[in-house]
Amino acid sequence: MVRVRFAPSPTGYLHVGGLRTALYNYLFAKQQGGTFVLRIEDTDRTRLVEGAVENLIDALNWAGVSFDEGPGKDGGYGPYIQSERLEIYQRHAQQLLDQGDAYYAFDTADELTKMRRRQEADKLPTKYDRLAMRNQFTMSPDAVSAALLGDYVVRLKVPAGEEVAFDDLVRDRVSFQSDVIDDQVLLKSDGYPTYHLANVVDDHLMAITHVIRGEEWLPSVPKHLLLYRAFGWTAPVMAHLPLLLNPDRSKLSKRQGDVSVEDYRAKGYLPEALDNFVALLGWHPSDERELFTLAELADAFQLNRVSKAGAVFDIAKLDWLNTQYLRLLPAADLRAKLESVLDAANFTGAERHDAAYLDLVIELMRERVRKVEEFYSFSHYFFRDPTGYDPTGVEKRWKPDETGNLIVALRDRLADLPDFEPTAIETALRHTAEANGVGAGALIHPARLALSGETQGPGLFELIAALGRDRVVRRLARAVETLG
RNA sequence: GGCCCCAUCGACUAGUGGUUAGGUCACCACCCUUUCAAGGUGGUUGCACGGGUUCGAAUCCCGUUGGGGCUACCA
Repeated sequence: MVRVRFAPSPTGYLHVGGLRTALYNYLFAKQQGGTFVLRIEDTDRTRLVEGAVENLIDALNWAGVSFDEGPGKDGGYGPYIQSERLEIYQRHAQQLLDQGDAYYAFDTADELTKMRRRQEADKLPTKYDRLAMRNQFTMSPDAVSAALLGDYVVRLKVPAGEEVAFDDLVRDRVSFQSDVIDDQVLLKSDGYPTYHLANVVDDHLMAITHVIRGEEWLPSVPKHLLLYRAFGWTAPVMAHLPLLLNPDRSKLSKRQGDVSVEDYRAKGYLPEALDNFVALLGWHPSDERELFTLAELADAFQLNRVSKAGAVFDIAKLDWLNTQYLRLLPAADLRAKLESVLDAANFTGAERHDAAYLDLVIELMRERVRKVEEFYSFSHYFFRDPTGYDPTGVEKRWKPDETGNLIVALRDRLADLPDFEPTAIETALRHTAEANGVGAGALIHPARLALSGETQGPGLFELIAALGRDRVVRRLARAVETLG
């Protein structure tokens, strides 16, 4: 029975790299008929963020990466929030102490810094040197004088001269020499466990079979393996995923762009697109498909096809995927999204849109936008009269002394047009052009400019029909006033 | 400084000893066309380097170089 987990620390948002890790865990669980557990690793009291867990779960739900067990969904392995499991970690730390696999240490931050600086200068690995005499105590410091010793931590006693090796599902065999492994702090002076202790204890107690996580954890695997051994437990199978990278190939960071799922959600990316994109960052099927639903991903996903090298997060491909999914979205769904975009844009125009009008906008703009918010930012003129005219367009298309008259003629013609629909409008426009001895282009381009302020957009005749007679007549007149 | 990981087009990748090195995004050109998109067609661009092993290496081994991660009483 496969059991996997996603174990984020509640920093306040879900990182896209975290989303990919969660997704791979989810896919693997779905495919194996296993269980996907969400566990919150909040053992750093200095970094607590209000509402972070709720945000995390909200983002996961939005992405469709739902967990089977976790906070609020007890599967018999809870609690799933580490700060609620303190007693468990302390008990296990005590066990290691009793066995002689861990010891108390009393160094100050300053002493530790000096030690590391010295080691670095001597070209040695930086690790705890066990030199302080007071670290030889293995009895409880309560039994000694607390006043004498001050704060203490519990450290793992790493054995000397051993090779610690394991087989990683994506990296094959990886090995370390125990002599360079630090005597990791297990229990902090505030009584909270570090990641390493809590992670190992919980993965075991929660019966996790496969640990699928980011490559940044690879160097701490030997410490964890030593812990499993000390407890007499079997370690889960490991799979370390390649990192997500900035365009300069450093670890994907906030500084160089959006990293949170919420950012992409707010920008109008669809969850299907983000999932599909992120799934393809570090994994690829053996065939040449690019578009996948979550179910198709679960079907095709293979951990041993995950690549080893880091992957650059390339927004251009995300945009492309988003347009693909935007096209598949039913008009009603799109309309709901457009409405919330309009609300977000503080749309307060008098010409409040009805559903039929929004559907028309969607139909005309669908092939021209990459994100939902562009339904508004690229097509504001469906909702407001233009506030200006593209200067380059004016220079190129609006001829002084000539265009104004043509537009007036077109306005008059459209004002009286009985059938205000694209075909009739096109006929009317072409007749107007002919009657004035000019080509249709001499009318089409300036008309677009007058109606939208832009040089690009949907077909002019469809645009005119969609805007409706009142708006069209008004805008044409205003353009002539403004541009002459 | 130490340890670990990695290395195919600009990006994501396919490729597991014999391929004209394939696909997708991006880019360029052309077609379509009232504009912009979309769509169609075509195209430029890649096995980091040096040694081996082999009849034969993108593929296996070693080294170099380069990149990244970790090196906290953060996760």
